[in-house]
Amino acid sequence: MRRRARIPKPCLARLPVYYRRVLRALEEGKKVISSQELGQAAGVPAAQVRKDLSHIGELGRAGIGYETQMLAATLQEFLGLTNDKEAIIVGAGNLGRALAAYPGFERYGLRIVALFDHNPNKIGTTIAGKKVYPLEKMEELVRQWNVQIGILTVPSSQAQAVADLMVQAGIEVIWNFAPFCLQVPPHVLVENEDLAARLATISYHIARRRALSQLSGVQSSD
Amino acid sequence: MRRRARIPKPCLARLPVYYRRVLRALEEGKKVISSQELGQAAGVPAAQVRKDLSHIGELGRAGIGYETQMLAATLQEFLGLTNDKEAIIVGAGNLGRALAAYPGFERYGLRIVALFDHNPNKIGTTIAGKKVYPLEKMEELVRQWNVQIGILTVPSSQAQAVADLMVQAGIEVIWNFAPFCLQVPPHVLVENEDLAARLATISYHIARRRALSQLSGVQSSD
DNA sequence: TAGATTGTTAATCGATTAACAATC
DNA sequence: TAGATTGTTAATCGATTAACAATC
Repeated sequence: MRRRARIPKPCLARLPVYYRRVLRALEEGKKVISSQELGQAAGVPAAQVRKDLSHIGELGRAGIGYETQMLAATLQEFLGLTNDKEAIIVGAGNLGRALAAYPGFERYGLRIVALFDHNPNKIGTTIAGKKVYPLEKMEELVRQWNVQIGILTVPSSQAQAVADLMVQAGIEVIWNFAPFCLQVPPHVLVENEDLAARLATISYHIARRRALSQLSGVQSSD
Repeated sequence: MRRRARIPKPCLARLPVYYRRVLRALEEGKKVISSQELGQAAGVPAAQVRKDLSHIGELGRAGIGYETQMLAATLQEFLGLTNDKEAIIVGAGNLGRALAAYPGFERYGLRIVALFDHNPNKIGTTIAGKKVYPLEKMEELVRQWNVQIGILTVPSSQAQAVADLMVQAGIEVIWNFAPFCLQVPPHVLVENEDLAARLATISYHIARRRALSQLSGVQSSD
């Protein structure tokens, strides 16, 4: 029985950034990279990088740094980027279409196999080489193709209904772009990408700045 | 001199979710809403909600809950959603176009006034009613329209160069969709929306599940 | 050797949760 | 009054940072 040293969430979010940095170092022909350099790429101190990587194992060598080839391979393996992962996109609106055409996903092992929508005008069309199917076909095709990931890009009003369909079809992870908190059974993982909420926090920062510059009477700056 | 009781980052990220929930309650004609209900919408316990809202002020009434009308107005004001905020999108690719057409932004006070690209085929076209300009025009137009927000949707390789342009033009906040850690002066705020990194963490969870189900020999589940 | 850099330990910092008196 | 629900305090939990012996 393997000990699961469950990894801190913020750390997990930084690993892909280190991964990209070490890929770049590899391309540049560098044999080693330091926690310092990795930290710069992620905007965190070197100590944070060493702490993060120590969750995976003893990957570096004191006095030298991290061997790029090995670190890249280890992170790739650890993050499961080598495995193929099938995904569907439900909601063939602007966002769904943009994600279907996003070139960066394939490099991470994500294969978007189909889109789904209930708009008859969209059904049967092709987006970035992927066909758009009616929602009714979802369960059948998800099971047939062994799809694990559901990318949800429908309006909030339909989000929960679509999530229910996904769960019923056996999808394991829902990447939710709808501004809505989905209710799902505990074995299903939801990752929220709430752009509207993100915008609201940006709005907050701008408002604070305005208030500050009003107060101090200056034009700009901190 | 007003005391700045700087608000915890995770709390700030939850406020928009409460805001949306209270809007819904308003639409349903409810006069009050409890921390319990707000918490459900955000997937956090009621105590967390009360703690979060207490950062803004004493907004509720013991034994009753939060008055919807007042809470909605307070959150809207606090998050600065009432102010108009001008934004540009740089990078008229799939993602940029999708964001330009995203209907949810206007409700939060965001006005996307233009797109920029260096592809001559795109320049002069119109996306969701907004014109696409050449990058060379950016500084001039940003200053003319008093744009504060730059939405960056170019490939990583051009991200830093575009960010430099934005900073030079006087943009205050960069909403960065490129998988790249931008270097900017301290008075400029960068909000990263790193979809590729997000995907990598999803990939990790799927890989763990596979390992688990392999170990235990079962087909699915936790 | 001297200089660089790791992994880990301990100290600090910050956020979440539980509990409860105060209030309606 | 009894039941509901707040705001706040204290306890817990988790993540970041600093420091340093160990290593190359």
